[in-house]
Amino acid sequence: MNTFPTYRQLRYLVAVDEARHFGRAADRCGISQPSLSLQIGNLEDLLQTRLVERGRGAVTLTPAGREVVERARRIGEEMQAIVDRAPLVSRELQGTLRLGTTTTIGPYLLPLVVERLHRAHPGLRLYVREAAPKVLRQELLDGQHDLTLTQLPETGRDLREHRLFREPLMLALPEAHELTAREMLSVDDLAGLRVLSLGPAYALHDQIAAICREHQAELLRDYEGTSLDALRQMVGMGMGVTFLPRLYVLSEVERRALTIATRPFRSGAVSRTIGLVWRRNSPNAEPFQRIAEIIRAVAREEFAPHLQL
Amino acid sequence: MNTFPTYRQLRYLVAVDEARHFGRAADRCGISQPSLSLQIGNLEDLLQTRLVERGRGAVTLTPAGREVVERARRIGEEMQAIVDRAPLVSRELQGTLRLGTTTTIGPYLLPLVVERLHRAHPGLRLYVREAAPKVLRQELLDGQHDLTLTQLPETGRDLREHRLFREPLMLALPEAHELTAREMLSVDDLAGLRVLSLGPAYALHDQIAAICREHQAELLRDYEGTSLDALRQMVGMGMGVTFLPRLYVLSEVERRALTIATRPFRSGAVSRTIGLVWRRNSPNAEPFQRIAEIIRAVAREEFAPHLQL
DNA sequence: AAAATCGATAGGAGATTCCTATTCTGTATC
DNA sequence: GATACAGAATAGGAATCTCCTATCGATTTT
Repeated sequence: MNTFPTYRQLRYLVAVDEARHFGRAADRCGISQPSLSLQIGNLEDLLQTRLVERGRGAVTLTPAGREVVERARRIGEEMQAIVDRAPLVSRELQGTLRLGTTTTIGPYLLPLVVERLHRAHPGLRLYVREAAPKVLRQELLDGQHDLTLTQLPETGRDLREHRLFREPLMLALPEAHELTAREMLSVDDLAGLRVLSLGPAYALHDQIAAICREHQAELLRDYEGTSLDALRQMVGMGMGVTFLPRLYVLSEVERRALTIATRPFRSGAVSRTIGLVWRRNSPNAEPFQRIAEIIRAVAREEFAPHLQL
Repeated sequence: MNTFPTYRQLRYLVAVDEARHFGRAADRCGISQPSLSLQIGNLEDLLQTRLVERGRGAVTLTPAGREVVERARRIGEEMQAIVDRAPLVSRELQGTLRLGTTTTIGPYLLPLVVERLHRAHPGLRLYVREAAPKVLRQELLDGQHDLTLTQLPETGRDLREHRLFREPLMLALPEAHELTAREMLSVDDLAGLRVLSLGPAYALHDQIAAICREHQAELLRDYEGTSLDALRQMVGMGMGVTFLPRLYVLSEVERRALTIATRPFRSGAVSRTIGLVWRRNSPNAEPFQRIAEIIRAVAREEFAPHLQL
């Protein structure tokens, strides 16, 4: 007991409506008249309703037939769209792409990327969602994102990562702090500092913790921020120092005159790697590569002095 | 070379999207897992595009797959609507019914009918088009109307007519005319009158012409109106007399105080028959009968004194 | 290492779909 | 009024699809 009409039957009915003649409708469908008659008959049986009024001269649709044809036309349009668009969506950068991003990089890098993507690929809709890297990773595995922009490395056999660039971390400290006298720091200066960090869902947290262990700084666990802005404010209030990514500093600290100081490390000794990540099985590697290219271009053309490409 | 997906394939894809698992999706579709795999594969081949990302754990749709599923869902809704509604439309009074009507009866009878139909059958949409009866007849044969409300008889083997009622014709004459002195006329009074008429596409025209021939009245051919209102105005200007249907007089003459007089004929000697007409092959005779019933009810309950039922 | 999960593949049975040939019904034509 | 004609319905058989069971291959879990 098949409950639904066949798309083919609907196409035949539309043809009958347009040709108002079984034979010509059959021609148009590329089948014989008996085959078409049969299918129209089957459709009528299935719907328990006469759809076509057979008479000499003019073949006419019944009111029910007209309503079915109307819907069949809409179905036909969707079918056509499926056939036309599906290949484009997979090969060109078209359709909707769901991009997950860490809150520590997305807001400071993506605006320029999105703008450029839109210009180069008007048919592409980006659907950006922010989350902490470890959340992001799970969501990516669950299929909630097509790819993520995050801090590397991202573990997992099922994932493939593509390096984009290295981003230096700067030390953020209160303006009154003694180290502000130095234009450039070395890791040896970190000894004994009290360091604030993001929550443990952030890759940046793990990195900061490792740096603290290695250089005898003290990682404060009593307050773990949920955003770089929160960290910056805590530093401004003198609760400690922290590490802030270069692009964040560029976008949120230097452009405004805020009450904290930021200092770089010599020779980029302290930095993190940013990359794109997607599932190994994803059949869209090629379009993703193209997005990686565009992000690299933005990094190069807009942020060259600040990043290590 | 079949260019289009099968509706069935789309249903399977939607099931995969919902179940995120081939086996469970197959269950939901009531088929085996291999069959489903095969159909999804066929669909992907047809569209030249990977729609599903197979991986251990989570099965995920690709961006192209998501777009296809989105459209497939819309197609599914239309399919469901077809299956649900088609039987209703043919059996109950639902959907759109195209009713053609003479301009000499529709405007004066249909408002009450439409109102009552709407109340009794909220799912019914009437699509009323006016035309002269001879035009109407051809349009009905061509399938432009489902049924027509017009003056009988309507010739043609392909048509079936259903009598509704007889409607008296009244003589319309200038107020200054000598016959206004009489409350009721006989056909013998017609001799020598100068009679205006509608154009020859109107059944009323033929009838008036016949009456004139029979009773020695003079049919004026130099000005043939295209509406009863035009006729009425010409009578008002003293160009002649004419015959106006009872319902028109009721609606447009008596209710307003206009500058013409109207007089009935004794014992309904002069009247026309009004009926519904549809194609003999129309499979909707039953609903049409029900509409005839409703029109008769309106005639009885609203116009009983004025019509011959 | 063995068992289990999950999707892909193979081969054959059963339905559908379509074709040609023919029938049926109602018009036009002589 | 018999005959041809048009147009759709029906019949029967061939080709194609769809689905099933059985099995494989890859990966994960125990």
